Amino acid sequence: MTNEGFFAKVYSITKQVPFGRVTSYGAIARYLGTPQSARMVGWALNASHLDDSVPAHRVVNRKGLLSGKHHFKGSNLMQQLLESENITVINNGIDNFDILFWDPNIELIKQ
DNA sequence: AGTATGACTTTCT
DNA sequence: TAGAAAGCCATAC
Repeated sequence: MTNEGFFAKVYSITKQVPFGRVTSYGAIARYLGTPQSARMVGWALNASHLDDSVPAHRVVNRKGLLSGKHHFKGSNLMQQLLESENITVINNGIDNFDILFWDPNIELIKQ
């Protein structure tokens, strides 16, 4: 994993996000050791389009807004996927984001 | 090799 | 408290 590219790392973490939970780009970037590369996480997820096993819909910005929903196939696909996980989305934002938030640095164990 | 872009974050005004 | 601007890393051209 460590030898894998930055993208693979992002995929690995995103895939480990529990069902019904969400995380932020910054949290993933911080887990990778580069908190400033939050944008790169989004970029990686952009490439994750090739891998449907990556729940990119569980990754949102720090405010809990579906900033990347426009990058999905459909304009409301991301929200649909989240709702499928019992996650309430209001005005492109995740309800109870602070509660559903899943921080890999805390929940996930570094390897 | 250098410049430009991006699904963000933090900080200053 | 809200809005605007700069910063930062990794990839693509």
